[in-house]
Amino acid sequence: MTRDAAARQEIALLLRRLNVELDAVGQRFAERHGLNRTDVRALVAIMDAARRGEALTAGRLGEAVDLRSASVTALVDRLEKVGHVRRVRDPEDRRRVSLEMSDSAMAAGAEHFGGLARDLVGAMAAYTDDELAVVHRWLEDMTAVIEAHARAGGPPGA
Amino acid sequence: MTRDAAARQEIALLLRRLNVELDAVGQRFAERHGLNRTDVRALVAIMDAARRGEALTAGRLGEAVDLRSASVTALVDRLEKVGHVRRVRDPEDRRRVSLEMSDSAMAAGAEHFGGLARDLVGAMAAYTDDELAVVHRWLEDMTAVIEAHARAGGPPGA
DNA sequence: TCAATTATCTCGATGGTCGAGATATTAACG
DNA sequence: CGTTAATATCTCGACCATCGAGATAATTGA
Repeated sequence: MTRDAAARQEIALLLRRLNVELDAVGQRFAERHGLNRTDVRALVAIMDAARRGEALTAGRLGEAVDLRSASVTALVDRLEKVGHVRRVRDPEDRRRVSLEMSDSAMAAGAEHFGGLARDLVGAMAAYTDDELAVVHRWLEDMTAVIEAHARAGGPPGA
Repeated sequence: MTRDAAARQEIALLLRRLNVELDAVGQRFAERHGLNRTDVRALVAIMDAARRGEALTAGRLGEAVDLRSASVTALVDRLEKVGHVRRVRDPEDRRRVSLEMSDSAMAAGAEHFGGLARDLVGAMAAYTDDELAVVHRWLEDMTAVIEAHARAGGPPGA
């Protein structure tokens, strides 16, 4: 079945390399704005939620970035101090603290990550719809395999 | 030119999702072995070098994972304490400290990451060589775009 | 031999993360 | 209502990864 195993291995390596470069984009954004990686992950989570029309609470944010409540407090303190987010007490359940991104932070994120997305889409103009259908299927298949590893942890032997 | 822009945007989102899952694999490996993310990156760098037939020195490792010498010392201390690496004074230049992975660490890494690579290659058996050629080209193109962003940092406006 | 360079390590300080517990709010129930 | 349990967030103290500055050791060149 494996006509050319070497080519398939090379693709796996290409994928890893892409992953490294993608991480570097986040790293660069962090350096540019004086943030650490956790802060960037948090901002991305908040932006994603905002795009879905939801406002994250401190607790939900902690789940999204896998931090305990103490760390979330410190995290939001940092983001609030530099003006990237605002704490807003939820009027319906005043135990909750909703997080709202400032316009400037939203703009910076959209510029950086949105710009990348735009360029990626632009580069895909060189592909036919049929070719992109193949890529789409491949990404879904690979993600499923990776997801299984991330969840199950070790290989079947364990 | 863009026959279906929505499909292209969806692919960009799929790619980001894959990136997240791929990071989770490293995270899982770290938890399983009581390591932090830096330690895992270091072990991967040492493994990659070993695969190329080179033995990393402390300094080279620091460049690979972007840490100062003080941090590298602490890092290697941690890895050595749990028996994943050995410090070996280079007999030709005794200022240098070469890092050698223990067999157990090498085996654990090969099992975890090698297993993933194997499964990825296995999943690619469902693709024709022509289809994989498209994927290959696409990965190279996307990596180039991402690389440009990671290097140049911000978008053209900056 | 002596000075300059290179490679690594030591030390003290900074900062992110966490566990345990405190505080405030809401929900459940008699 | 009043009391208790559950939920959401915050405070406090401690741990550990990282770093900058400087120390130590080895090599190179004159």
